[in-house]
Amino acid sequence: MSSDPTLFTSTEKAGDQTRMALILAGIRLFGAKGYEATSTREIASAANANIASIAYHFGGKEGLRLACAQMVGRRIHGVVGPVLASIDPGDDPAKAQAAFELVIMGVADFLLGQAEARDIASFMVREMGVPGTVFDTVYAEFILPVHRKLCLLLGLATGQDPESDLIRLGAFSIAGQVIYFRIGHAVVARRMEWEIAGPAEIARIKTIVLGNIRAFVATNRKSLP
Amino acid sequence: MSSDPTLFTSTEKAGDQTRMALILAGIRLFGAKGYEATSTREIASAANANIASIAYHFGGKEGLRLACAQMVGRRIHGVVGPVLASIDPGDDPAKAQAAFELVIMGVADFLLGQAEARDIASFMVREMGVPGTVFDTVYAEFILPVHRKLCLLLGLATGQDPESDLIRLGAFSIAGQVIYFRIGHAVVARRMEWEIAGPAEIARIKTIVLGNIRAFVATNRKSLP
DNA sequence: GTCTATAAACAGATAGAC
DNA sequence: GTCTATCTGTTTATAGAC
Repeated sequence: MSSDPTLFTSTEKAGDQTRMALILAGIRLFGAKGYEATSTREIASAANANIASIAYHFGGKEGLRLACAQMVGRRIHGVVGPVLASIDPGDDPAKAQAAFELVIMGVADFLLGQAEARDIASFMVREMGVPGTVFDTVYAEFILPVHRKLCLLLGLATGQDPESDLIRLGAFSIAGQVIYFRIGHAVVARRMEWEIAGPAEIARIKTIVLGNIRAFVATNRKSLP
Repeated sequence: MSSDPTLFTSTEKAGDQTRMALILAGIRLFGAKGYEATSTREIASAANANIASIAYHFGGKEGLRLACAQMVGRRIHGVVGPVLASIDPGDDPAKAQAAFELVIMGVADFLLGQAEARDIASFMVREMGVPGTVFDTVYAEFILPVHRKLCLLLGLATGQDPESDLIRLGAFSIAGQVIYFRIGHAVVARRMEWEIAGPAEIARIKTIVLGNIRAFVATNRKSLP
């Protein structure tokens, strides 16, 4: 479907407007309440559209779900793709580590940030627990390329084989921290006695994760000079 | 299953049997598919009980949800409570660190293990994203006491203030890794090319987390002798 | 306590006018 | 493309026999 030079700007027919509104409302509501807990009536209402328009544009509720996933995949790919591509650490361990830290901090900003990305993050994380078409889409378009790059950088930084268990699981353990702080935010906030999750709180979390990255690299470096 | 002196043995009337079966089926299905995605018919069928019995015993679907949460809270408290109470590191940093590692490895075994605990873990993690009565129950009976103890041990091991940001968030970052490996298991398994999640895979994950714990302690130790 | 039968509300999907 | 009205199935909850 689509064309899509950047996203949907060039081919803005009349219907694409409500189509887009439905997808955005879908991402928001599916992310906030879950797929099953969200009714098509809610979505249509939130998008200021008619109930029947979901069937017209996407064939049904499940079609909307898939369209949301593809939208999320495209959006993320557009944001994170260029960043990953621009990284070229050569074979300098220090540069590789700096790049690794940069990517993780970027993911943290994306996942923990306040903006519209919050809906996308919620939707994505939720779908990761339900194997299916959406899972495959997000895995292929976001998880796999990002994780591969992370392994490459972490392998360079430590001098370890990028595809070893240590590096692959190590990268997951670091990225997992960020994801946990996203999912378990309510728990963390209650324990930390945070009223809201503002930039100051996000910064504190990032400091901890950054420390853990450096501790990992320092501890797992292969050749100690 | 069942028996369990500290749970429901003393007042084992006739109806308590189906009541228990409904709760167990509820935990399993709510955990696997989510609350909204699970119908009362499914639960009753899985528990070999009648649909009307849910309303009779719990007042309705929401009542069953709460009963499941209380059951989970009681169960976890019964398992983890004695362990936490038995720990007395005195003021020996090395002993405190060993105890911390022991607790986290225990949590990992619990969350990642194959057994019935898997249902409990799924149910618990799922409810953590939905603030409400269930959230409060699990937080008060499991998260808070365990996290407090973890902070105490980690504070002792590093020589830092147990209620400092560093220690509280650090404890979350370590426990969060384990929780992530539970939630994101499908992603990790696909990337690692694991067919199933057997004891060998759990052991590999535990090795990584253990390394991260030691790296954290080594890096954040206050008084370097 | 357990069951059948049914009520009342709600879900997603669709037909057809415009 | 968008709308209203409606169909069909399923949901939770309940009434009442046993």
